[in-house]
Amino acid sequence: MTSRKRYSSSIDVARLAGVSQSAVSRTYREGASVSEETRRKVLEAATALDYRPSMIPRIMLTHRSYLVAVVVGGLYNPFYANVLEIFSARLQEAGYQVLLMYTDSGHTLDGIIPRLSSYRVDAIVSALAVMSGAAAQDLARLKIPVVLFNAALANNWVSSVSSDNVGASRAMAAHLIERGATRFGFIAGPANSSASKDRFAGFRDRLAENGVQPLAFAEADYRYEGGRAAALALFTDARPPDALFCANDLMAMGAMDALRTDLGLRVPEDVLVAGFDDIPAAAWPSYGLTTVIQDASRMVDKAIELLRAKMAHHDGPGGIRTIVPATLVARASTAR
Amino acid sequence: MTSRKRYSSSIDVARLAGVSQSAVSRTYREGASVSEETRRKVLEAATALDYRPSMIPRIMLTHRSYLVAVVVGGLYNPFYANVLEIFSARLQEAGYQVLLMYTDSGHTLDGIIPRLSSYRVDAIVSALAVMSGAAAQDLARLKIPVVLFNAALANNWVSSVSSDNVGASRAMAAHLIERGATRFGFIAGPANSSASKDRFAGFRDRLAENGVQPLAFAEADYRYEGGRAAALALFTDARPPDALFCANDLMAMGAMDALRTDLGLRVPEDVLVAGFDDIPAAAWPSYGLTTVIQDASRMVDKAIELLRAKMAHHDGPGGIRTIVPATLVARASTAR
DNA sequence: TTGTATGCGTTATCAA
DNA sequence: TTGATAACGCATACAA
Repeated sequence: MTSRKRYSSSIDVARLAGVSQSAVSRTYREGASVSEETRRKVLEAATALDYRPSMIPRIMLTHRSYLVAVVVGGLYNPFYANVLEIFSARLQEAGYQVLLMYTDSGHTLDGIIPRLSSYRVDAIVSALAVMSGAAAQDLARLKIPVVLFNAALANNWVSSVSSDNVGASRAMAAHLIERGATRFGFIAGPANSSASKDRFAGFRDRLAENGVQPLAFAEADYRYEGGRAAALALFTDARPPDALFCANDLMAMGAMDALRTDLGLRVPEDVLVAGFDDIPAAAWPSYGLTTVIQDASRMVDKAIELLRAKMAHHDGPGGIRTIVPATLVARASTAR
Repeated sequence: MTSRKRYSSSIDVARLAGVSQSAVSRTYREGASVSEETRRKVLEAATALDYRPSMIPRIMLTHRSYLVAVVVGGLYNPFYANVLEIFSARLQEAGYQVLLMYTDSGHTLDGIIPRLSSYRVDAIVSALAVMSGAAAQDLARLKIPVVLFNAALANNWVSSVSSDNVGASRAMAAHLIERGATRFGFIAGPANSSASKDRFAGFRDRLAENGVQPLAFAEADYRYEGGRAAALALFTDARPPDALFCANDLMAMGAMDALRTDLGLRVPEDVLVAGFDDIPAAAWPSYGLTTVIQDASRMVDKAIELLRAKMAHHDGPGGIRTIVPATLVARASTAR
């Protein structure tokens, strides 16, 4: 016996106010012509009936839902939790609502895509740390504006916003060299994270420019535990690294704890450690982690800018790749 | 020149497939009667046209949107980020979509409520750490099923799911007493956080049962920095606490850092410290924080259960208050 | 099993 | 300024 309560409609309000349904509609439309008298009667009736105009029929008529799908995965990473917060706040300010799509496997978005399209979202944001090229293609096929956050670019419908992963990682290499390191290690994120790839590339290339060739490499999953295990693996060697750069802060903190707690090494005396993101915990005294500040606020603003432009003109430029500067912040973990 | 691309409709598909529009509709409806032949023609045409059935008209007809609004605030707290992830995953599994509503001031939900109702959400989850009674009333007025997460109960439309905040805090008091503490401090969350109130009440009452009367009290904002500052304030006293219980882990970790880094005290030798939530960082060796495990997974399941029941029968029981057991986990921060 | 017709709650167009 | 009226894209009762 599912007794369904109905929201009251503009017709109900019109009846009670003694005006036409169109009058009610106009009362809620910006800059429509309604007399003060009519507006008053309508609002009064609306209050009495608890009336709220519905977006649903409007979506049918205007073909705009003001819904933006935000696809997320790794909220365990405070950086992404923060990014989601900022996205939500900014999109709401701009008059959009966020349809949150959670997925733990960025590889295939198969389950996600039908949902997205059935709600007729106006645009899609992917704030996924890892996403396969195939998944990006699937999104592109919807012919809806898509922005990828810290991920590689696919095509005309898909733009992307990234930190300057390459540049910041080059700077990190220089920083560690300058601090006297000679044997370098890198802990990467998952293989299909383009951010991780870029961070590795920048780091490796800058080292190579200084004649540093071999470089200890391990791959993990962007999580604390993964970084900790990877560090243990890297430091079994007879001549382990004296500087360790990790593709994100969480792994760097795991690595620091592996070095200090599990291996009895000192940071920075025995090993320099650095991360990427600048999550709040990186600045806590227990870690004092040297890292790269990603300007989440600016990245989000850029992303929304791209979306809005493309939503306004579907034939406008697409496939734009925006790179936002990132800043190295040196802390105790790489102090001499 | 906003050239709007339109999704193709069931009518387009019907035309191409040479069948009626209802045939298309039936092809996508469970257990409708369509011949294999028709279904094949429809699906073929649908693929050609990239057709995806729209939820929007269906919402109008059925008065169900399969949209659940999730109101969040403090995603900086990993516990809540995790809760949001679990909610999203579970709701999606159950066939619902999440409309994410962000607010940084749980006090008034004024901006949120019109949006919620204009999208005709079927239910609302508030995963806000702090929310005023007035805000809860506002939600109740919508006559939609509402579940409050770790917050106080309002009325017939509003149910709540909480950890056993009182019980776990009593246990924490007992634990600290047993560890030999004699002077106790408490760092609370914001005044209108009912979880914080309950945690304080349980702690204070259990101490009182042991004859402990005065108790150093400070209020902060649930954040790391707030906890750190509050701890500094509490420890200016000539006879400062030798045990400190904080209303959440983030503040406890801030407090630990204040004690160790700013004041040169040792944890646990000089001061025992405990928190609440069991966020991942609490288990990291740098903190080893004694805390209370909130069973987020079970809490979310309970919440969804309540929502679904109320969505199915709007005249069913409402205003249900569910308490989920919470477990104390002792770590180094309160070891003798 | 299939097609026709109707309605859901708005916005937009047009005439009054 | 106001009120009829026609869409929008789907689900459903009904007739065939």
